[in-house]
Amino acid sequence: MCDGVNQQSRREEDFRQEEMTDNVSQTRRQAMRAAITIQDVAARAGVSTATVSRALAGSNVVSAKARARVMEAVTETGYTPNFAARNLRARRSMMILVVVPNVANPFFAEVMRGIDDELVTAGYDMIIGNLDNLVEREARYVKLAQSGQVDGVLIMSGRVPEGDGRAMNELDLPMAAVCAAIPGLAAPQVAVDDRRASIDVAEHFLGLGHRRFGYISGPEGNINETERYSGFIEGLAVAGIGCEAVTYWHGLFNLQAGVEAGRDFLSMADRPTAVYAACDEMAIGFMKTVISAGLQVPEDVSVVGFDGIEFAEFMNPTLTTMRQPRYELGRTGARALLEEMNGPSKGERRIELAAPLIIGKSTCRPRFV
Amino acid sequence: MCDGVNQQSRREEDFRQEEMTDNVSQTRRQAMRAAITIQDVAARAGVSTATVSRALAGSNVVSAKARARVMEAVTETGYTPNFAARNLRARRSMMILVVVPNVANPFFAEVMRGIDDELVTAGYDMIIGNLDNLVEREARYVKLAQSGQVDGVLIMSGRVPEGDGRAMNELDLPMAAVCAAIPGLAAPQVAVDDRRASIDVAEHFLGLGHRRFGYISGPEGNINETERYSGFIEGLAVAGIGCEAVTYWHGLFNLQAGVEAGRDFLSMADRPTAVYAACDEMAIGFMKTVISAGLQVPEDVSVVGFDGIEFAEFMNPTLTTMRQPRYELGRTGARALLEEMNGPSKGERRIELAAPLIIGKSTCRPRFV
DNA sequence: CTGAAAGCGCTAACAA
DNA sequence: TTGTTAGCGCTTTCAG
Repeated sequence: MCDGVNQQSRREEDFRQEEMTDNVSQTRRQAMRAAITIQDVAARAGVSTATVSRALAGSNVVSAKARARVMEAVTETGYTPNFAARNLRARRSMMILVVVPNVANPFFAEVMRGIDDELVTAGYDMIIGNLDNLVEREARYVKLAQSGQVDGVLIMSGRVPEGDGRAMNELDLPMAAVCAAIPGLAAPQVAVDDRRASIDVAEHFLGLGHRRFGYISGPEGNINETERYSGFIEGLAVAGIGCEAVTYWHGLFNLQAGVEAGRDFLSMADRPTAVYAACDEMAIGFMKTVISAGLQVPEDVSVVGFDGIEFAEFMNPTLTTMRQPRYELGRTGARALLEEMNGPSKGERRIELAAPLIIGKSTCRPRFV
Repeated sequence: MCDGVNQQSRREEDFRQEEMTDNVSQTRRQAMRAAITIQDVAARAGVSTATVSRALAGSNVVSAKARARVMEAVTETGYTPNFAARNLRARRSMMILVVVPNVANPFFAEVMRGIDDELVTAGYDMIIGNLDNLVEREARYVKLAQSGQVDGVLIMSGRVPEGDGRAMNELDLPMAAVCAAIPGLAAPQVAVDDRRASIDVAEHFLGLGHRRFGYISGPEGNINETERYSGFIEGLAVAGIGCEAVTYWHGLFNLQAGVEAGRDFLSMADRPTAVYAACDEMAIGFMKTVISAGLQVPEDVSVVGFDGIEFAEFMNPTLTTMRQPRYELGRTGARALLEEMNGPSKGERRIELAAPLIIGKSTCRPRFV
């Protein structure tokens, strides 16, 4: 810049003043400290800003002596680089946008912990894009992704966020999908095989001798829901059981949905003997409702959930559930994204993590086989 | 900048080329699109970059005609402002750092939803600073806060984050504490009165006729823990009961701590008849353990938790607990921070939200009074 | 190994 | 109402 030198000497004067007058007010000093730039450090160390930048970036083309003086000046001034400036110049932000359907959902919370652990190790931080289960909220994050504010995106919502006529995958920004594979997306996808898992649930029920079933669904259109339902039906079909033997309750992956399904179940004359809920919350809501009404789980009705949240094994009875490796999902997803950022392997790449069926006390043989 | 004009005309040529050759590869076009700047828009609209900037900022000193042309050019080019550049120049980032003890904790997850709702309304996004319950992780976020990357900080960890010899409150950055008041911090503090709440718990127990107690603690030094414990002791003291009547189990706000306390409880000869856990998870872990061992809650032992997490009322028996207004805590905390950012009211300012005692089925009179 | 200088893309002060 | 221009604080060629 044109007056780089003038500015530099002005800064030097500032410092001298600060040293001389020790009776500056606390607030004023803080303001000054907040304004410390690489120029100040350079002036103090008696080197150029380029050298400071190099020393701080750990470049090995800088002499030990210069480096030492820079570090000393940094300590003395309490300098912290301005990331906004660095980001602009270096065209990276060290920020990852994590799009999550609902931050308040404990399932995603643990996945986020895995993501965070991996990202922090690599020096990245996490911006949360909370959709709050609202599609309208997607647009905001498409814009954010487009704005040069993030270096990559992790999507947990099972669909490509869209808004203002743009879809996030048109942005030429590294991305990865976690927890829910997005069909056709040319990016790494880290998830459990929902379909396979649901077939396992069906087999478990069939093995116990069940013939009449209930299914509590997730939100319509949700990719996890779709896969879980069709997998369940597919698994039953093996035993020649069609979907007419499955009572379907519509749900939204929350406790309340389980409660409502439970109420409807109680009102039925010819009740299913086994109920599969597409997530643990719904299974728990269901169990609570039927137990409160005087029924026994599993004797009167077997219940299976999905996710394997921590509370599942603290229920009474403990819940049989498909355990998703939540922390690992997050960790692996973040790692896949980081790899994608280093060397874009462009193309769909599925990484499937195993989800074991955890047998709890909520399932048994039906009373009358 | 020195060659602003030259650059502008170069850009214009780029556009003409794009219009003429429609057989550009998809990737190339994306790259071009990603590089669209305010200059391109200005050129297209036939105005200066300043006008574009004003039009986009919603300034009212711009003519309707100019505004229309800018908007048209924005649409045509698919322009999205580069936030990194805007942040640098405007000295704001529209980002708030949210320091959370543990992202995976469902309690904080719901608080975060409240925070997010409030922030999004005001146009801010949320960077998560996850401490993972590790003090060492604080330094990272002190640095981030110092780097000009965030406009404010929301602290949920109950202590001022420190690192590299700096404390976050020395940064002259607007902040607010949520969920846990930080004694002496000159900033808004939004929390429940833990002490008062614990006195209520003690009164509830005493009212039922209990005389021997158990307490499952949070992490040592944690401000919520300290207040809850001393409040409980204070409440008991009113009835002339000293802390020798309280068995103390050390815990860490997790399910496992409750399990361990439960095991120890089972091994006791002269068991307490009422147990207060400093959070619901520990209460649930405790209940599960003693019930599995054949005891009855509340007949053999009354249990009270803290937080009022959603699962509390899905336990069997439903848990008696102090319900914290989690969403409201987040929302109010975020609002307080935004106010602080507008007009620094500097100084400690406590906002206390009520925590009602929710009476569940986990407490009753002791068997032998 | 070091420094000078050119910007990253944007906003805001100042002119016109 | 609009345009010109000077940077925000940093990194990175390009010379030396």
